[in-house]
Amino acid sequence: MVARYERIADELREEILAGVHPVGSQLPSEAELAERHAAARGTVRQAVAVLAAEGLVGSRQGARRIVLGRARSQSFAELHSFAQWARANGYRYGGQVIGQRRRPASAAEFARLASEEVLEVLRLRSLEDEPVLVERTVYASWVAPAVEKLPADCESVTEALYESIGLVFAYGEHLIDAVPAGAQDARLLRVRRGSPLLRQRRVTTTHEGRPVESSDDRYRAGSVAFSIRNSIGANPLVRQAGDLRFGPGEHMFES
Amino acid sequence: MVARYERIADELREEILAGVHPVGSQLPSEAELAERHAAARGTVRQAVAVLAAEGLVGSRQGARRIVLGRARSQSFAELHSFAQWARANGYRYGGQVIGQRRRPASAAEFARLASEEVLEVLRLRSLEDEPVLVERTVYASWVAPAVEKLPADCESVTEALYESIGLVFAYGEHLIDAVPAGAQDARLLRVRRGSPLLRQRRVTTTHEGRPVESSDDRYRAGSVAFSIRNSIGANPLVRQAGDLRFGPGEHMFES
DNA sequence: TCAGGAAACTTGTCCAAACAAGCGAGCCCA
DNA sequence: TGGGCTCGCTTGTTTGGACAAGTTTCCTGA
Repeated sequence: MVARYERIADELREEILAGVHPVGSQLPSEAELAERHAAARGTVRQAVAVLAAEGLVGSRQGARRIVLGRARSQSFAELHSFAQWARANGYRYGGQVIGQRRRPASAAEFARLASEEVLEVLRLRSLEDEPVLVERTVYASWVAPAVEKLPADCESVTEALYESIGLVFAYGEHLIDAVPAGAQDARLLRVRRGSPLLRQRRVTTTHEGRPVESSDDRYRAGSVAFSIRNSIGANPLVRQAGDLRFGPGEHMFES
Repeated sequence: MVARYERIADELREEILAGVHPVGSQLPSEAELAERHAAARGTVRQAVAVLAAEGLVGSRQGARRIVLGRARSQSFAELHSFAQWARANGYRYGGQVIGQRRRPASAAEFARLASEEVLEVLRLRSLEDEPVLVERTVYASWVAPAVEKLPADCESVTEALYESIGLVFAYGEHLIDAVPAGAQDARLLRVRRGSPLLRQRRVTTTHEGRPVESSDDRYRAGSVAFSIRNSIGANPLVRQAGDLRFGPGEHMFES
């Protein structure tokens, strides 16, 4: 049973995508939407709040809501999982484990994962048969057995872990910056050493706030970009100076 | 007059920052918070929704809310304006206009800004007396006069435009990727040609959805990173393949 | 001792109502 | 014609209540 406000949000989203409400136009008023869907105004407000969070519509007190764009924001799952994102967008994709090993956690890793031993995995992922992403992931020890059971060419680690032990990634913090390709990066991605890579470092946790993994993902320049739609009053994107939280040279695989 | 839910959110945020609610611990229940602040449960829910949007707390139906982190999310203004962000974080910063000129808009620019003539400005910005950012901004013609009146070493364009013509940047779309430094980038940022830069392209609009500017900002690697906290159900960050929306070689200044 | 289940607790969804605050259009007057 | 003002519309804030759905705790029975 889907919530009522979600169905209203879905319907509005489809109308925006279909061009019923073009970019720049005004959305119907809350009162009108409430009447049309036979719902209370509060429920309609929840629905448009969803669209506002997706960056599709903006609002000002006193004036009708405006349509800001048509690009649909993907779910956290799609942001977190390369495979889910690629599939949702109709790309061919693949993955291959290059190496993995258990080792004691560094001090920084212990602080992030609350785990004394960790499993480190190096994966290479491809999009449209081109290598585009080098993934260096460190898993907390309590998920290590499940990760080790995965096949080397597992397409979606996220989904496999959900099916094997019911693990759901619920929260994440992501740090995005640019770095030069190291020797290993260059070899795997088939670019020159020192060429630009887009790096996404992240720590993800379960519903309960229990840390699962910490990862250093590097995309070949030009292959992937991150996009954020935001507005005054609601934006989760933050700029940070220099290198925080993650220490240098922490992974076994040279970079 | 600040809204009640905002004051409750502020108080909770301060308590989290002060360590009253450590990371990983449970927040008081909505009922308890409502009683403590003599407010209705709905108001308290709005307050914690603010914190959830900032990525500070997470929630699951049935269980108490958990504290996920302590890093405070900055405002859209701080994300958009280099100066506001730098000041809020206590950095020394500066800026200098390197060149500017009016010219006809390209087809892509016309589509983005709805303006036939544009003003293009090249700025170099520094952090802690080090050049860290090259900004190539294209303004719609209706703001061009105000921008041209600004001094060449204007520290905060955003604030200056607000004070001169009451302009407020309200919505924005941002695309983040990595690119190699061009000859001009390299000279201005004092790095080698081809070295990695973090690029942020954006289009911003006013409250009414009217496009104001489109910009290509390039940060020296290691100087700045972007950070996102997110959760299942609410995240505005999107991955995109390849180069969309922005065409190549659109700016007069070689890159 | 341990597994299962019931009960208490907590968050999620929805409703109805009221007032505040800001916007826009139309009207009036100079 | 142009500026200012009022009024209606629309979104923002807050309250109080009710039920649904999921989690945690604790107790009971095997």
